[in-house]
Amino acid sequence: MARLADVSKTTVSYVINGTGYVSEERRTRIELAIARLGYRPNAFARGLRSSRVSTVGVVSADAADPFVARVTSGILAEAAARDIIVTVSVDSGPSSCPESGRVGARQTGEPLIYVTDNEFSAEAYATLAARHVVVLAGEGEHRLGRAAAAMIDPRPAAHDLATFVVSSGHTRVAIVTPARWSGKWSERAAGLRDGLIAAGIPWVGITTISAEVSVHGGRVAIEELFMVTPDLSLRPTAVLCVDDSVAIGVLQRSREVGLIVPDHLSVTGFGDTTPAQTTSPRLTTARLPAEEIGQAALEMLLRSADLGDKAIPARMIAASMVRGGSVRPPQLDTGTGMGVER
Amino acid sequence: MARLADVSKTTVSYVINGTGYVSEERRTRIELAIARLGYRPNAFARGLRSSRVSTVGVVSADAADPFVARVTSGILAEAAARDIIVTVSVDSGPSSCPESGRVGARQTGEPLIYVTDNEFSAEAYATLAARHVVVLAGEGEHRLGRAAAAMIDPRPAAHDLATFVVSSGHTRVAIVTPARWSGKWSERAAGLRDGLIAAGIPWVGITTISAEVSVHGGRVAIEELFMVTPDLSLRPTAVLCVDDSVAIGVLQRSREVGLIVPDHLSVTGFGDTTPAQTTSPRLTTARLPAEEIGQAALEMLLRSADLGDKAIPARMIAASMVRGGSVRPPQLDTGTGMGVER
DNA sequence: TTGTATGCGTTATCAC
DNA sequence: GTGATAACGCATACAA
Repeated sequence: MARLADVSKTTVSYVINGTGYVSEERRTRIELAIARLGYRPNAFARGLRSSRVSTVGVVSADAADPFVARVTSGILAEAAARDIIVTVSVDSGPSSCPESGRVGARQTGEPLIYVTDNEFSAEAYATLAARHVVVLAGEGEHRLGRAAAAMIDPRPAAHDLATFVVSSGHTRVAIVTPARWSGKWSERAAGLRDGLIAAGIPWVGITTISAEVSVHGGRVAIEELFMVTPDLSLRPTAVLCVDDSVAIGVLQRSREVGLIVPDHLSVTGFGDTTPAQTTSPRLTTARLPAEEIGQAALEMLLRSADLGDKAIPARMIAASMVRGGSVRPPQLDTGTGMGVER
Repeated sequence: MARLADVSKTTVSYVINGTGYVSEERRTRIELAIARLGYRPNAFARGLRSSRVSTVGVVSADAADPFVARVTSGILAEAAARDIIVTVSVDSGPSSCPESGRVGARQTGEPLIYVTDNEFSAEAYATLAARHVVVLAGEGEHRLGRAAAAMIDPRPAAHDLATFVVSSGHTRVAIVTPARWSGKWSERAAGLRDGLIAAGIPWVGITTISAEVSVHGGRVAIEELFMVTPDLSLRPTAVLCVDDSVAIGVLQRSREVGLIVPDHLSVTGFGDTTPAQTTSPRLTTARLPAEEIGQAALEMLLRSADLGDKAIPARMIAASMVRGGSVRPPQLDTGTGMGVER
C-alpha cells in the first residue's frame, strides 16, 4: 500500500482516478510515491467494488488457432488502451468433459467474447450466455438468433477476387466448394459464385467442384477437373478456392503435372494464411481482418455490458483482396496436353 | 450468493473447498443449489484473500505469433486442470511507449510467464521481475542470469537432422546460418554443425552460408551456393537450414532453376511451422514442443511462487525431428548442369 | 457441525 | 480539501 509513503488511501484513490479535489502539494507527493514503488492498481479489486467492467474473457475452442490468436491479439490491443484485463480460456466442449459445455475456470458474470475459426457451438453459446454478456467473433452469418456479434464479411473480398479474375480475361472459371455445405465456407463459395455472375460469366462458364477443405482436398479437386474436362479448349483457366489450404493443394498438384501457375492456370485462395503468404508465386487471396474483429468485439461487449441486455446490431467487417502473382490473363498456348497424363 | 437457496455462506465455502465438516444433508442441498444456479466461485476475489495463486499472467511481445500462441495454449490446458485463471497481455516495449517497458494493465504481484519467439528483452524482464515472480518460456539459452526458465533445447533435433542426412549418404552438406549470430538461431546452427561433425563429416565437407532468416534469405542463400560451387561434383547435395522459412526459400528457388527436391537436393528446416507442413514434398524439420514448454513453465511458476525466491533450475525440453520427403539419398545423376543457369 | 467477524485492494458515500 | 467507513466476493480463524 502506497499510503505508507504519505497520507491516506482515499486521497491516493482520488489522484489515481482523477476524481475529487487534491491539493497540488499532496498530488505531486503521491505521484512520486506511485512512480517509485511502481504501483499499479489491482484491476480485479477495482472491478469488485465499482460496477465498471475491468476484465473481459476470451473463450474459444482452440487458443492456438492462428485466426483465434489474431482476434485475441486485436482484443488485447484495444483492452490495453482501456486498461482492461483480458483472461483467456478454452471451452473444452461437451464431448471431452462430463459436465456439458464446461468452460475452464470462468468466473460468473464476466463479460465474454466467444471467438471461433469455424462454426459456433449452440450449446457452448447457451451455456455461456446463461451467465454472461457474450459477443460472438468469427466469420460469416451466425445461426445464433439475435446474439451480439462482430463478424467478418467474406463477400466483398469474394466479389473482388471474382471480378479480378474475370477482368483479367478468364471466361471459363472453376470454383472449388466445400463438400459439406456449412457456414463459413458456403458463404465464401456463394460470394465467389455471385461475384462471377455479376462480372458477366454465364452459368455454363462456371464449373463447380466439391471438395474437402484441405490441401489434400485441393489436390483431389484439381485432379478431378483434369479428368472431367480433358478437352483443353473447354477446361477452366482459373480456379477459385474457398480456402487457402485448397488453393495450395491445387498449386502443388498443378505443378506436379507440369502446369505453371499462373501461366497455364490462375489460382486464388481465401484467408491469407501464413502458408499462402510464402507460396511462389504469392497466392492471390482474401485477407481476413481478424484483429479488427477483435477490437470491434471488445467495443461491442463494453457497450453491451453497459446497456444491459438491449439487442445490439451485428457488426460486419469486410475481408479484402490481396493481390499475388497467382493470377494473370489466360495464355493461348495452354496446349501440349499437360495436366492430362497421370 | 447461493446462500439464499439454503443456509450460510461459510458452509457453502466449506463444501466448495472441501474444508471443514458439513452434514451430509446440507452438503447435497448446497451442491444442488450450486448446480442449479451454475455457480462458479470468483477466482479473483478468491486470490484476494487467500495467498494461493489463482491467476497467472502471460506476457509476450506479440500474442498472435504462432509459437507464442502455442505456448499460451499449453499454459491454458495446464491452468484449466488446476482451476487457475490466465490473463494475457502484450508488452509493448520501451520504444512504443514513453514509460519504459510498460506492460499492459498488469496487476502488481501476479505471477508471470514471459514468453517470446525470439530473444528476451533484458529491460522488459527487469521491469517484470521487479514486481512479479517470473518464469521465462522460449528456445535456447537465455542470457538473463539465474532467471527461472522453461526452454526448448534445439540440439537433440539438430543432431537427429544431421545424423539423418548423413546416414542417408550425403557427404557434402551445406548449412545456412543466420547473418546475425544471435540466440536462438545460432544455437540451431551450432547444433547442426556439431551434429554433422559427430556424424563423421569432415570440416571440408561442410559449406557454411550466412543468410537472412526469411524465405527471401533462403532464396539468396541457395543462389549463392550455386554460384560458389559451379562444379557439380563438389556441390553439396544437402542443405540444412536454421529455420523453416529459409528452407522454403531454398525449396522455391531450387525448383525454379529446375532442381527436384529431394532427387537432386535434400533440404531440412527447423520449426515445423504451418507453411513447412504443407510443402510438397513435406519438409523434414524439427518440431518445437511449444505446448509442453507452456505446461512446464506454469508448473515452474507455481513452484517458484510457493518457494519464495529460491532459484529453480532451468528446465529444457528437447525438440524432435519430423521426417518429411525432402531428404533422400543423393542421386548420382545430379548432372545436366541444372541449377547453374540464371 | 455451523455461524460471526475480519481482511484482501479498491471505490463510493458522507461526514469533517 | 480530506479522511473515516462500508461494501464488493471470498477464505479463514475463532466462537457458538
